[in-house]
Amino acid sequence: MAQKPSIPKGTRDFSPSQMVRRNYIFDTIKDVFRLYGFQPIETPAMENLSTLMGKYGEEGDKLLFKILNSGDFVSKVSEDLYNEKNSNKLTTKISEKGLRYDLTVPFARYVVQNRNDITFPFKRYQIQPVWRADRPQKGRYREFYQCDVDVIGSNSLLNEAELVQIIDDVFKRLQINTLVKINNRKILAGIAETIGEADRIIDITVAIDKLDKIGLEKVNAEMIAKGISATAVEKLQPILELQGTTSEKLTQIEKVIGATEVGAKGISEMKTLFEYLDNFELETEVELDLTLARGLNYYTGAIFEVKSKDIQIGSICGGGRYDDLTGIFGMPNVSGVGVSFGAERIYDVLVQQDSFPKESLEITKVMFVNFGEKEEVYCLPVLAELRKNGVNAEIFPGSSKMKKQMNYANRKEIPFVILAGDSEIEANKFTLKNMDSGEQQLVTSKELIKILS
RNA sequence: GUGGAUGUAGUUCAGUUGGUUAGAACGCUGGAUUGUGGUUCCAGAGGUCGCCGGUUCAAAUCCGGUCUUCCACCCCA
Repeated sequence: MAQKPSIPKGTRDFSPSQMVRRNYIFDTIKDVFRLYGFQPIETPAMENLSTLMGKYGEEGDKLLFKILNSGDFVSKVSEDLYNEKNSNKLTTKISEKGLRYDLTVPFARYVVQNRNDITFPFKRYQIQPVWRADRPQKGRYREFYQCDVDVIGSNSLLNEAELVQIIDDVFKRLQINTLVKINNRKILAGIAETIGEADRIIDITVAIDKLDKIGLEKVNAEMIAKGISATAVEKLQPILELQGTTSEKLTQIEKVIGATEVGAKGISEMKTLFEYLDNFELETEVELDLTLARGLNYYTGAIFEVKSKDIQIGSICGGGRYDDLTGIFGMPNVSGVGVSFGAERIYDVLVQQDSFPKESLEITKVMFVNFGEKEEVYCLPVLAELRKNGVNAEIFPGSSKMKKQMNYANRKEIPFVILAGDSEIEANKFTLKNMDSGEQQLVTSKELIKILS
């Protein structure tokens, strides 16, 4: 081998067996989305950098993959700028496109651009890859798929409730036991206001989001380090240590932050949402988690995060309400809410649980062993008939050695093999072999089709 | 972006204080077995030791750089 080929850091090839499993996840998710009246859209892999830049914070801008302009772009850069060697400044001159970083911002752009053709509320789903120039780790890639569902142009909390239903439905079908954590950005804002640090809400939420991971003491230390006053941190303690049922938590927190306008609004929103949820028959556990903060700064209302109860892997789905996402593109006061399913992590959970279905529509169900030209002629009509009946079937191309053909079927995990040689042709029948048990039976073509379809 | 580890047949890994022709297992190909795979036995193919440079009579082994993968931080799905 001369040069070993390779793929870029953080990207992956998917083999047939992996694709069968990935498609199972995507198909399941899509089925549920459709069931709730959502419709698909797709947007380009690349967007104008002006669409992408500044939407994900400083960190996000660094993690954008930028695409070089076509043509002789360097000659258009002035001598001065070139010698300055400032990457940021130079980037704006030599690159004006980038790969999408998530599906939400392109969706917002799409909505603004197509506002006259869209009937609101607009319920869409979108399953496409996104790219981040992050340093890869286990379960973190530079190219990965997101499965977004959003409804935009409706303030109703029924949307939030339906999203929880969708989450419940998807994971019920995938046989994953889940815990849905819900919080509300307005409650967090109310807390920040109450403790006298209203403008520090980002720092506070980023810190308390880590409560699970690093513990109360370190969270407090981080807030102090970020410059939150000691008295404010002190006031925060009873909230962080809040225990009890959802309604108990809401009642208690209301006593603390009910006086603030935004806090009261958040409490009432959560009460309404949980009332809806009480009337649904949900399999998943749902709880109010006041420490749930999620990093994204554009959430303004409900925040969701879903975790597997059996497999420790971080969140497998998350999202929330954003009141003014399209505002940055010149279309203010349009509220949306949505969640995103993390296909890669769901895949890992299903692998660890070993709960992918054994049978798949994408696997060959039966293979004809090829004995030669005369036998081919005998088999081909039945092969066509099987396919007409929706049975995935193939005939081995060419009359290779039996061992090679059987081995092919075995490696491809084809559950049935049909043998038809001289003796079968004479009896006008087929030998059907079950590759799992090794059992064989002599059947007519009609019986064959009946057994396999 | 910061810090740490890693890289040897297709895959998982051995390879001593630098020293002849770099090994194993699994996988692959062929045979034992002209209509029976997943078990067994035999034989065979397959490596610029990640890449570039340096030290040395001599480098898979030591040094520097670079890339990959992994781990932690940051952030996130």
